[in-house]
Amino acid sequence: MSLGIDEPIREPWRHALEEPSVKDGILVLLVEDEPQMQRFLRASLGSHGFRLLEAATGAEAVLQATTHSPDIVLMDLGLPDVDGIALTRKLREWSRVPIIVISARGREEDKVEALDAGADDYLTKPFGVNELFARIRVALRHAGQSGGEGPGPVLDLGEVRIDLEARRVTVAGSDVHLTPIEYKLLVLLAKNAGKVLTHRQILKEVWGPAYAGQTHYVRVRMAELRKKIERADGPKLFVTEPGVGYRLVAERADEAPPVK
Amino acid sequence: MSLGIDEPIREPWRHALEEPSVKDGILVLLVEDEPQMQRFLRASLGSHGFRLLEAATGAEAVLQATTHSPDIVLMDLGLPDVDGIALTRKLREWSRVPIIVISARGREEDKVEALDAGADDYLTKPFGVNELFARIRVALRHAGQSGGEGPGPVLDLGEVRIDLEARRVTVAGSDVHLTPIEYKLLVLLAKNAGKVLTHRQILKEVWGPAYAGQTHYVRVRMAELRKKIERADGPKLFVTEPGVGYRLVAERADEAPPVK
DNA sequence: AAAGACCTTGACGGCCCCTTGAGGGGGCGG
DNA sequence: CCGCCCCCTCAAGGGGCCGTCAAGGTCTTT
Repeated sequence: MSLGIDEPIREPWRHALEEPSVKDGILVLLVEDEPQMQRFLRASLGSHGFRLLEAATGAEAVLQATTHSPDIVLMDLGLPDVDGIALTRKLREWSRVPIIVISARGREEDKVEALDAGADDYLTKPFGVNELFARIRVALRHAGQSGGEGPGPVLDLGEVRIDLEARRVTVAGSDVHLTPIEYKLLVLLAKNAGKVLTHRQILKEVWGPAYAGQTHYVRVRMAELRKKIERADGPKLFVTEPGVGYRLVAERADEAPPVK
Repeated sequence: MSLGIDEPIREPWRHALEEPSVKDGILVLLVEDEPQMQRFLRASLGSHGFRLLEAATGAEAVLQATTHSPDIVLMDLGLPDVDGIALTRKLREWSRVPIIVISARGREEDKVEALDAGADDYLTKPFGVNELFARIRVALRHAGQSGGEGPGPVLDLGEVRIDLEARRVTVAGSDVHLTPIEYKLLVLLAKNAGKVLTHRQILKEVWGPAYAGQTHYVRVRMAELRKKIERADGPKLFVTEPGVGYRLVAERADEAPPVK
């Protein structure tokens, strides 16, 4: 019965990532106006170590979400002042927090509408706590893996630095002029440093999906890039994977540590 | 809808990156053995522009997922040869593809087990197509937004590690360069670790269906693979099954989840 | 209109990778 | 012991992929 979130389940999918937060740290925003349900969920969640935040109206919910940025939102659709669907859309305008909708309405159209509005899951009352917890774990799992936000405004590759905001590239301190395609190509490779990108991927991202077959384009542009950027940097920055594509070597030795 | 709270809906969650593929390009792996359900889903998915891949057994499913890397998996739990839960875990060892479980079993423990095994959603039969599609959209939304972040799926075979996302292989920590065919061969064997793959299967998956008779190709490439990655690892990694094919020994001795 | 920046396109030489065939070894049945 | 089958090894050969260069076309700038 105590198949709660603290169960020592093996989690093979969570290879090696920052623990988003231990169970005790997880902050749940409960959007619910019905007192009975409030009590029930408050007890269940509380006894499993979640920290709780509550809101009984849409306005409150927005305020709570804004100021405390919870890790997950449980939203009942039956609110007095606002439609839960609209509230979901509102939240989705600026936040990617996981939203699990709880509703007494089991009609298919309701589910579709909520999910398309941005909800991550839809649970019909009555439901079991264990299922709720399992779905919370799934939602947190998703949120955790996209954890780190986009890369900073500056990509640092040893001698080479790319200022994404200024669209400026420097090699060993001095500016290097890149044409539009060269720049897109470099940024694409830099953002995926260490990974091999196939010709197809590169062409689709840089030139557009229609050019997926023009492998030669990549070769010519790549040669130009190498001439401009790889000059001073002794070790090869761009590595050719014959028959596959290209890879930009990652300078930093951090990388994902071994699984075991 | 009626309150001023809902602004123009611009699907803000999609700002992460360009959509990897339009709906028409999405490849669905349908793991289902029941003919009636097969027909139903085949028709529904097909008419909505999804490309379809089918598997009626666990082994087939693994092979299909291995070679075609679908964008999403729909899995019925009632398979003849393997438990769907175990299959989910198996897939999660190397892949982060969204998995939506479809089952006739509505018991809460079943849901919890499936979700904790790595499934992203759980749909109880009977269900409506529209809900299924909505949940597919949610799953794809999640998959799309995590773009290039995350630890990346890694196959761990003792000394040998295969980083699928980076297409990089290391033996005892140092990089090993593999040609395209060598790499495909290794990955195929690794994803089916423990199982014997016949020459025919290997040729079909790595070289293409037209090469099914060229057994010698496999032998030569296999020899090269052994020279490159089996050197330091004392115990044999690749086992020859005379007259049949090859097998990669599974190192991990665990994998015995007691069916509670 | 002329000049410049940028991309496409083709040709060519070099090198990587796959094929292909020959030679040899080990297991098994006769 | 011998012969057959299956497998491993090695190296030569050729085809295809890659890097390079330069001419020509298109669009923008002056």
